[in-house]
Amino acid sequence: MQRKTLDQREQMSELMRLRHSAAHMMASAVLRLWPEARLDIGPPTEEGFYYDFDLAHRFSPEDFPRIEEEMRKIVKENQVFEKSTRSRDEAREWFATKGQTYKLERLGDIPEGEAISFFQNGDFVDLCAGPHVMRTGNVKAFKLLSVASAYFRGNEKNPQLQRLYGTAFKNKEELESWIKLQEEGKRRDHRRIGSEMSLFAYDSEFVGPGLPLWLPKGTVLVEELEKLAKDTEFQAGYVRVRTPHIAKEKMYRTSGHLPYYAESMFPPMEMLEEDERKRREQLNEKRADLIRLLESLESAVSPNPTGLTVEQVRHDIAKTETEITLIGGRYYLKAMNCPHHHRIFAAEPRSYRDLPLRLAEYGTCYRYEQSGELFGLMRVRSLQMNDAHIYCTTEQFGDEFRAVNEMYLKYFKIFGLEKYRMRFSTHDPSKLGQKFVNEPELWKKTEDMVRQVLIDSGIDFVEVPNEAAFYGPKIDVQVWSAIGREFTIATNQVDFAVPARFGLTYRDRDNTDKTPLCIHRAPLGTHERFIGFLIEHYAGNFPLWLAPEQVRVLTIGDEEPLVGYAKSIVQELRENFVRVEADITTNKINGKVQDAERAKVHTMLVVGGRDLEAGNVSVRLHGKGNVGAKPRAEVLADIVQSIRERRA
RNA sequence: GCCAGUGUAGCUCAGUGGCAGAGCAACGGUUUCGUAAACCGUAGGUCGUCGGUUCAAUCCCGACCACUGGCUCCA
Repeated sequence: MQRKTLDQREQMSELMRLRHSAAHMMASAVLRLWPEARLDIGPPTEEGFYYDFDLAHRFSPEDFPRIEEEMRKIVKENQVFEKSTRSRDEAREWFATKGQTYKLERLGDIPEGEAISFFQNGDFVDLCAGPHVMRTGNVKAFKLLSVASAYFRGNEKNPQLQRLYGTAFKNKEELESWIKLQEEGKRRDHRRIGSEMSLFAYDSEFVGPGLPLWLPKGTVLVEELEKLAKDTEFQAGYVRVRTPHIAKEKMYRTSGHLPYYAESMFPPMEMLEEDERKRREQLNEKRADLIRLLESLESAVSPNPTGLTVEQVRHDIAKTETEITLIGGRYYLKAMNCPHHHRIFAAEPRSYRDLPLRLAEYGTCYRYEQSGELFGLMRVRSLQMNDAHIYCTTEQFGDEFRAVNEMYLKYFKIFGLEKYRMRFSTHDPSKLGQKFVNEPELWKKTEDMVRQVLIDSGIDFVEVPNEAAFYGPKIDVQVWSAIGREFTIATNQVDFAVPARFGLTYRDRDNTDKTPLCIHRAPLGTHERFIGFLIEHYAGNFPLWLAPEQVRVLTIGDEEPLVGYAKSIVQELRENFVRVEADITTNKINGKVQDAERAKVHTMLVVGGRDLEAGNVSVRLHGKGNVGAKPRAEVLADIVQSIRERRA
């Protein structure tokens, strides 16, 4: 996180001041109970606040009441938050005597010339730019939430600190309603609804963690989304392709993903003969020797007995790597679809007349995410991407990118998605040639075009420098899960580097070969994450076109001719591809209604003697109750029409 | 991967160093019913796995696995 300027701090909202003050009070409470604790920092957050501690005692939720009790005492003492400034030396000495080593390090972050301010409440003194509320007595409603760990400065090489999370509000009522909202969020949690509605399941023992099994009802969601994507992409001039789930090592060396991303890929499958295996080992050793040599040459500490130049060694490394890949026999599960699509582009000679070429596939990818990162459907190890790659000329790029952006908005409208943030990631010119490919003009040109598209569309977006992919700028769409976690739900990336790595060209009007630009886009992200998100967005109450069980016919009683009437309704709807079931059991209608409501069936058609006689059905909508009896034909036609239009 | 927490029936959860419990769901029967629970019964478990302490462990201890809250990561 970037340091806030003092000006920005001054503008901190009332709530943020309150929470920041609560963080200080929590730290002072902890120090009263564990005087040996060393402190890091304690900022306010969107949901509350936290403070990081280094302490031999391991915090557990059992400690919360004691800490809260101490905090309540501090509230009662109604201490004043007093600001003071010290010189750098005074500050350094203060923390040195207190043994507050993390604070000493943080002190180093403050730029020369900026004031070094402290805040004191009671005995507690903290390096802090503020601002705070006036007195501890102003903090009336707070609650400790959880204990977690966090690396110092967010770097996993640094020691892990214990982070205490809490929240604070202006008053008790607001705290209570926030707690209620959290509980409501938990009820919407896609993991919970997913198992209640039998949408997906995990079998960690036999299948593996992060590898979801789609149950029949969840598969309905998957296939409805796929149908939507296929319809939409067809109309937008995409063509569909299909590619295998694996590819040779050479593929990912060429794309540049190996060896840098090898860790997030499943380990390779070795299909080597014995002599090939030996040859590979020799080459690997040779490569390791060369890399060591290169390192020593680059650092220039040791003498260079070989007489080789850095360039020569680099060349030998590349040559060895090529030899390794030539042995073949090593396959990777694909972690992305683009390389396969690039090979499809390369499969035939291309002319400028073929462009834009839009290759679409719901491709299944596998990524070995670290175990602690797995999270329901939102973060998994097997994922199906709503992927497509658009190969185009620079002249075509603006229109293509605009069309992709419009497709996003079309989808968001269908799903009634209103709360999202578009994040436009751009490059940092000072890092051209390192973090970003050295194409300053292409960077400028594409970023300008992307920015213009965003402005024209009137979408709110935030521009984040230095966050682009190495091959081009990108737009990510951020959404929030029911429990407040932020996720990228969709992504739209410009690529003007990787096509060249694969030597992709098209023959242009002037009879020269040119490298196309490539747009990677996934407006529906992956099935896993998108459906996880939709489950929470709708709280499981899907619109008719998406609902796993769209209609259930409930009979009042189980006798003929009522059952025959119900069955004929089922048959008619099935002929129109409506997902419909009938409940013709002996249960009472109350029980049947409850079963159907709990299963979140979208439309219930209650039929009894009265309906049979009049040729009616009584319609009940999930969550909306009874909407009355209507002629059968009218109701069934409306159901079919609503599904066809994918009505919200 | 790291720190912490959790793991009892399909689900939600009780419980105890000495025979394993409830509600819902499931299954069998009775009931013939108008919009969120009719009634009776049956079955369901190596208490995550493995090891240790103990006369005796679901309970205490350890390791592992999985999940959860974070951190790191997210091409």
